[in-house]
Amino acid sequence: MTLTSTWALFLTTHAVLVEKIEAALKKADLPPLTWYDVLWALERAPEHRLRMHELAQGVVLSRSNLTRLVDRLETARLVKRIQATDDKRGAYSVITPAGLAMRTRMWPIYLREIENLFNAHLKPAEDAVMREALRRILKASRIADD
Amino acid sequence: MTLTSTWALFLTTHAVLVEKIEAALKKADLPPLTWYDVLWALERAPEHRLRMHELAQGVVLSRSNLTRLVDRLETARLVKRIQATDDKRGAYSVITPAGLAMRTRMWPIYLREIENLFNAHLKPAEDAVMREALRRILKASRIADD
DNA sequence: TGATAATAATTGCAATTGCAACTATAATTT
DNA sequence: AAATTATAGTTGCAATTGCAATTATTATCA
Repeated sequence: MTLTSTWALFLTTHAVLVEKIEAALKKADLPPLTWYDVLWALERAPEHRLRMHELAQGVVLSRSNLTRLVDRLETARLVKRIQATDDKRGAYSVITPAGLAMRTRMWPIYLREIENLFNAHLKPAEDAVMREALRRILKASRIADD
Repeated sequence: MTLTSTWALFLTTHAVLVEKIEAALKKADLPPLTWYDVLWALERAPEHRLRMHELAQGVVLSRSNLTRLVDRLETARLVKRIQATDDKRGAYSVITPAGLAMRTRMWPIYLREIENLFNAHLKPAEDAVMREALRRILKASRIADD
């Protein structure tokens, strides 16, 4: 099966690499990529906390999915929920010390895969082109909201 | 949230675009992307048929997932299974006329999204760079099988 | 040949996801 | 201010996925 279009290549590459990264994490007895994403988003956030809807935005996940993902992280004590004081409907998700530790533990494994599977095969110029193009695509997608 | 690394952009772009494409298909009362992939793989294949494991390879899906995906396509009469004569363990999946018709019906919707969300934002030179880079990454991933 | 290992595909079951409905609160309108 | 609409987050339930085990058949090799 020879893929011709850039889009088809994009899709297939994503599927293959993500599959391999998930396998590497699992092999190291670590949680899946989605957990990493959430932990990292929270770690970067001011005060290590984010409202649920902000988090959902950041990690590109539906609200209901995020609710349950955070449930799982919470039972693993990597995150905790805090009732928002200003808006009584809202909740913050805050990363715990254990969460920070887990993120740190996952990173080298994840990084190694990114390096080996992705970065290693991109020349600096290509990397730059791709980054700029993807940024443009992403930006456009936010505007042209069908 | 400003994404810096190319990999992070790659992941996010994928998530956002796929979500939009799925939404567009659903809005047009059409089946999801995975169905398209299977139908298209079969349409391209010699005699419009592929063994289950070949198909799984082609669409980057686990075997068991494919079994059930083909189940669904089969109940929708878009595909049918045929016992392999040479290898009694095996089964072929063959696209039906209705399957061909469905693929044809899905394509314009899918194409429109690809064009608007992806292609429209890539200059020809960028497209070429990206295609070549992705091909290289994909090829490497097949070799370096961890 | 007969035993052993490998491959093809499916199945059972648990975990995750998607979608629509629901609860609670906040914002807007008249 | 009351009524209406919108937003935040969760929940129920069905559909899909992931993983390990299973069945059937084919390939290997001692």
